[in-house]
Amino acid sequence: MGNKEIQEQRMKGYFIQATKEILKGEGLRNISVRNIAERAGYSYATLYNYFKDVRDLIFECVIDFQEECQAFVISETEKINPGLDKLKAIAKAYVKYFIQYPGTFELFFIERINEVSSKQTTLKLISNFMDRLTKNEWERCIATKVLSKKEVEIKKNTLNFMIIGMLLLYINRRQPESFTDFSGELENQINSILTVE
Amino acid sequence: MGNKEIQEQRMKGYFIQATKEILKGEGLRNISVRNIAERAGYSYATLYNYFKDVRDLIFECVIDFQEECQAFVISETEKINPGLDKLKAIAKAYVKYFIQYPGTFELFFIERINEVSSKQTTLKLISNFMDRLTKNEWERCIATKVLSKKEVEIKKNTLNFMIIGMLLLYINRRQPESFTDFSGELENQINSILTVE
DNA sequence: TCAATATATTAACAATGTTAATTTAATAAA
DNA sequence: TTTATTAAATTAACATTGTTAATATATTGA
Repeated sequence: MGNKEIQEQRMKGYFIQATKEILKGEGLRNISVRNIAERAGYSYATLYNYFKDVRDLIFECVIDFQEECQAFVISETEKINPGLDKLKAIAKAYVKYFIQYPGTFELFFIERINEVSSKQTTLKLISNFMDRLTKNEWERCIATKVLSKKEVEIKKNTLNFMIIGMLLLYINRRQPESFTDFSGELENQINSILTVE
Repeated sequence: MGNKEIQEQRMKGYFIQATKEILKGEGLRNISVRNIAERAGYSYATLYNYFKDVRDLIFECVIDFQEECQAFVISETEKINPGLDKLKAIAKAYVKYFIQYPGTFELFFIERINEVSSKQTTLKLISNFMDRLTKNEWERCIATKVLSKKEVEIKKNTLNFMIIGMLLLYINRRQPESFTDFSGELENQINSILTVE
């Protein structure tokens, strides 16, 4: 990587860092080109030398947040025994991350994406995220005959959809009203999906 | 209702009608105050004589769309035998409506809501919608001992969350890429949640 | 018919994303 | 080292958004 590339990456990094800070703090609705640039210490127009548009910049944060979320999930679940219990723990940690930083949930699932197909990889990254986090544990469930391959295929998606639906309603529609209710329901749902008689 | 109220309701109706048309056609991102007003045949500022702001107007459409969706669901499922089968049919028709009019899904679940608590009733309306559509069938399942009260309590929510999650991913994240895949997965999910051995 | 009121429209503002024009900094050639 | 050329950053400007203020136009009641 030549000097030019290093410098360019560094500049992009400043803007990405600023964007991430705003997303984690004030959330998506408080973000603006001028806002980001000010925090990065540059003029708003400079941003356009490094990103096609502001959405491009915003979606570049996805990778970083996924890494952060993954690290969080791992650290929260490393002591749990493999298998169904670990699967449950991963699901809960995953939700916990988004509850702590609702801006990242908005970015991952709510923010409208450009029609351009250049974002295709980012889209894939988002939809496969939960799969990547849980892959090992599902495979273990199959290996230990706790679940069949077919069951896993279904339950994996049920869990994923259920979590995203719950988070959408809670973060975007304040339903249920209290976090206690939310947590209780989440527990119920996870247990219902991941409990085998 | 005096003349004043009739006229006021009529005026509101024009704007609501225009908003609904745009939502169903171009969707939420193509909506604007000037856009709505032009279609309603008034100046954009006139709108503010009848609605506090544009979000207020937009959320007034929720009731209408719910009625429309409910009518659609009923007409699509009236011939189905009561019980689990009907429950499945209702779920599918519900999804079908939102797939046909993605703008209404955006309105119901994605569009950011004002922080004002005046929208509280609308929020409740949205979160309880699926419950209202399926209430009778769930009760019948309990009455016919197909499901226990406890099972219903859980499955009702699983179904609701799963559907919203799936729709969010499909409408907002193009996942899965084809409608065929989406339909197949929906079928799988509904059957998995609503099938009792 | 004319004053008072209600209603609608145009003008204007602030905030947004984006691009054009301009200035400033870095680099290479003499 | 000085100067011409290129790259990078900034300011100015534009179009679009929601909203409010100022103005014009109907409507109503005496």
